[in-house]
Amino acid sequence: MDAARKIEELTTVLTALSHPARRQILLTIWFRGGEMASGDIAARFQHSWPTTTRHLRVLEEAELVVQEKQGRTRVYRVNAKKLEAVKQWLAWFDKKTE
Amino acid sequence: MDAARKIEELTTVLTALSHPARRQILLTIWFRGGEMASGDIAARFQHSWPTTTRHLRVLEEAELVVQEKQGRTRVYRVNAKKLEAVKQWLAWFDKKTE
DNA sequence: ACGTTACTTAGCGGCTCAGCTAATCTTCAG
DNA sequence: CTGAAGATTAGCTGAGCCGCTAAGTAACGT
Repeated sequence: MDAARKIEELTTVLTALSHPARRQILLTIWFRGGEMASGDIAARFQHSWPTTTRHLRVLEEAELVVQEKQGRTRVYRVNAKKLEAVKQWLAWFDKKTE
Repeated sequence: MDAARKIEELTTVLTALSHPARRQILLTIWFRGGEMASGDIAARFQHSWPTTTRHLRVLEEAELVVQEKQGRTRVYRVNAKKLEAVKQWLAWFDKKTE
């Protein structure tokens, strides 16, 4: 992957993680077995359902979650692999200055 | 530290890291020995100097850098410890679902 | 077919972000 | 003291974010 694209990808992921509600959504799905329906997620948050839907959209665009339609519910799954990009960036600061 | 404060702190750090210029600033300082003057930093970026100053302010508010006045230059240093908060959050996704 | 459930899309208002130029402040040199 | 260098602050503009309510779409139950 070319460098510019990698930077953009990391920006998208970090922007998605920068909102507390979105981080909470990820953790909530993760600790409830890795997948949850849209409504179950929305029910656990104080925000209105449409607001949560938009947060889910942001997470999806960052590929931090994937979505699958099942009848009239939509199931979201965490894509934890996408967090690797962040870990790798942070690792620069383990490599010593010297 | 109470939970709400911790969340807020992480939000501030992640927001600071979400801009490519700010990540680049951190890496630039880090790999040039851990400290750099404001002007040296600004000279390496395409943005105007005031824009870079503001990015530095954001990093400083997130405590990702610290600043020290030395004569008429201002020296910025990376505070890598602050990145621990992010690593710790990411670690939730190592703890298995089951 | 019809209503209900599950969810998303549309669209608005308020706020913050990120870029710029111009002006200001502070320190050093002579 | 005066001027220049180093850096920040002030203030503007355009763009995007985040909350909401209202309206729309899709699938299920009967």
